[in-house]
Amino acid sequence: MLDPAVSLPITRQYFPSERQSASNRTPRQINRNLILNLVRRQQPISRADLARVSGLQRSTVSLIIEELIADRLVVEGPTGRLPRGRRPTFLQLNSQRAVLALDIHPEQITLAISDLSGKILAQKLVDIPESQRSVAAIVSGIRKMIAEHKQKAFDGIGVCLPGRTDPAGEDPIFAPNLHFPFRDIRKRIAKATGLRVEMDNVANACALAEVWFGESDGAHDLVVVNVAEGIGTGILANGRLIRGDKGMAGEFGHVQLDPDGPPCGCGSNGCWETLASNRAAVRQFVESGGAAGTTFSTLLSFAHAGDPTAIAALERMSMNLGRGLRMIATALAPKEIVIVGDFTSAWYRFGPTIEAEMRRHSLSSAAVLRPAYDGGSARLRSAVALVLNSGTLQ
Amino acid sequence: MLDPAVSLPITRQYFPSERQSASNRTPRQINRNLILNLVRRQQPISRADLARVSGLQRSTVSLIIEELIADRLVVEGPTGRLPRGRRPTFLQLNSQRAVLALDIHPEQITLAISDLSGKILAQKLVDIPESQRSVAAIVSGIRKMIAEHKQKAFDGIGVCLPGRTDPAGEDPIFAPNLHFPFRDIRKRIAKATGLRVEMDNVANACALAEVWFGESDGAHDLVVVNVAEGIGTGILANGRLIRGDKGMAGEFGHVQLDPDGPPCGCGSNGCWETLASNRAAVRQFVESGGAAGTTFSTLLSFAHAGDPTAIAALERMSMNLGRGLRMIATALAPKEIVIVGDFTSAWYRFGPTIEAEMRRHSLSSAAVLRPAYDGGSARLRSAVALVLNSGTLQ
DNA sequence: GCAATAAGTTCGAGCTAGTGACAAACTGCG
DNA sequence: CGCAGTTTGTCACTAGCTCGAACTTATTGC
Repeated sequence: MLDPAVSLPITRQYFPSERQSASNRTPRQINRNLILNLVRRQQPISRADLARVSGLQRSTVSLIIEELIADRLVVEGPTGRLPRGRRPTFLQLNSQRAVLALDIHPEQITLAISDLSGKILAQKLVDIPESQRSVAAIVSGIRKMIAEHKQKAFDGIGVCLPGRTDPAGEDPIFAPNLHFPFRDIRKRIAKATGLRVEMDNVANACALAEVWFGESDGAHDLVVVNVAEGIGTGILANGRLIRGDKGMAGEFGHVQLDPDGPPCGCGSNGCWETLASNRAAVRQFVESGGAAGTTFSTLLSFAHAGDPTAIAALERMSMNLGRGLRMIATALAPKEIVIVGDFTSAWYRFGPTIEAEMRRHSLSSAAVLRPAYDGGSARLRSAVALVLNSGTLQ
Repeated sequence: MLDPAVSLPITRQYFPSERQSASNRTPRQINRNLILNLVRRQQPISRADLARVSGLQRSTVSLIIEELIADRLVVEGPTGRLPRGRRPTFLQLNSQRAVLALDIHPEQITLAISDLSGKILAQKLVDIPESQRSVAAIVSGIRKMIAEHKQKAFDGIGVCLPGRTDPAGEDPIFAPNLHFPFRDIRKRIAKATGLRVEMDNVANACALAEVWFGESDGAHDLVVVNVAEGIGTGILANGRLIRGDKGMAGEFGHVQLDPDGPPCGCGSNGCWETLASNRAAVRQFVESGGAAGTTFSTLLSFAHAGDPTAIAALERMSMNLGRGLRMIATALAPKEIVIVGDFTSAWYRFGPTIEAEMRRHSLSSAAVLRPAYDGGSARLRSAVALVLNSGTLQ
């Protein structure tokens, strides 16, 4: 395992917000981050192209690249080819640096290794019987994964989970849908591995993943809705995550849509997530005569096979999802609303219902609604984004 | 009227977001804005104190101040007194520079002059019969105001109104509660006066006013709710306004709270503003037997005098306001929710009802709820904030 | 072999902030 | 009155940064 020479300073927030005054080194910090991000997004890329894209001079780009190579973040690759003139030297992120991603999900825990560009290199389930879940079991899984990839230099571990953490990302503070003995999980993983651990809500993480790995460039303005046991949302405005007081922003799932609705884990009733989450669909299915004990994934396969009761339950879930999305679209007018969760695998079937319900209000008609591009590994990539994003405090 | 030597570069957004790369002049831009804001907030203040507060060196502060004085933004004032040592030279904003503020309200139009620190120096109603409202009438009011204050150098005109403008602030695009022939209002005022005109929604403007004139320093994280004919909100997160796609963020007023509720001007029904706006209270009052044609201000005075029908209507409005605020507090977890509007004059009576309803949900209990500090001139000061804030593009 | 072209480097100019020394201005005490 | 002590504000110098022009290196096509 390589010794990481320098901690990862990659960031999308080019301008430090901690110290408000600027020193004569501020331009370098800003431009260094800019160049590093361009390399990450457009690799392989030459110094000359970086100069053209960034607007900086070739000489300046060369100096910055020299620094990044010295810090082992960037390496020179093969030379390119041009119709005329000297061949460019391609630059890439150092592929020996990697990030660990941990996705804690109510039904399963997944561990993965990714490079700095978000490519998942290896992935496996941390197979723990539900009754024996513990931080120790996760730690041993991480240790094994690291041991199997000795040649990599790990820059950190990203952990995403369906719940809120305190603002410092130290401990989960609100995760009613996750039954897990969390106590000090961040500190214990950090201590066991010696790596920096970044932990956050899965919807927040997915929103950051859109910034780090998404196609769109300029200002990001979107809401990620994670539909699972409950519903959590991550809000990105002006290219930054909205965390809110005590990190509690985005609890649209606990906005009361139906004052006479079912009770909710939060203590209220009729919250959006009691009407539109996976659990709501299963409850609806069982109430309509479906087999008790059905899981959401079985429900999906029933619907896929044509079971009318299952389809009806998911249709109703879709209507309620759309209704909540209408609220979000009206309230925040995001450019995009991205849905994450197992339900996206049935998008071809229920997407239109959701969208029609969302657009019933003229003020909510502008937002683009779509499932996460990479449904399968969206959560893992989002955990990677947490580490990349921690270059500066958010 | 002085010729403004330099356009106002004051801004709270210290870091330019347009061009992402930094030049060797970037630190100066950042620090200049920082220093100018410190002068604005803490005037009178000496160079030495500025150095202590900003973290910059005294020599650097002196150079920046020299620049600001040359640009006629700052002037030297009297010398201070200290128990020991040389007396400091106090610095202040150039009081000859001023801003015009125009508040377009459904019931009245107000025009004011403010200095750069937000102090209202003069104020008057633009008295136009409702049937004869026109941009031309406003322009002539502005011309008169400018003529009466020849010695001032005006840096711009801020216009706030209850409705949305297009993202460039060019024209109102969604103002269903305002009956006014707006056509090209921004351009026409700009052309008639030769000044820069900044126009925005009143709730957005009030949110910016909290940044510019509010007490709290660090990161601003609040929602301003303007309760008038309709309900508009301005959302401030990470110290920046959330504008959303086409400037439509913040339309919480048009989130449907009651699917069976009254029809709304937006085409939907049961929107929050059909239940909790001034108009909703008046409608409720009339439906309960109150005199038809009652205005909201008369309704308030009826309630003040003890009229039980009026009190009941306002109680119901308060409950519904609280319900919507609960939604906002749950969804965004702002540190503060600030209420603007005539209703705040009855806060002593109905505030507790609103707050109790808002806090019925455990997840919404953290936000501080308060009426705008300066109810009377809150909207005017917010229009001033628009001009100050336009130093860089938002 | 030469002209044309493009990548990447070198070096000085000009801007920035930081540093430490200095002059200026004031208080209080002997 | 004079002097020590203190604080403000300035100055000269250093070091970091980007820019721009000139330069070297590498390649293609004639």
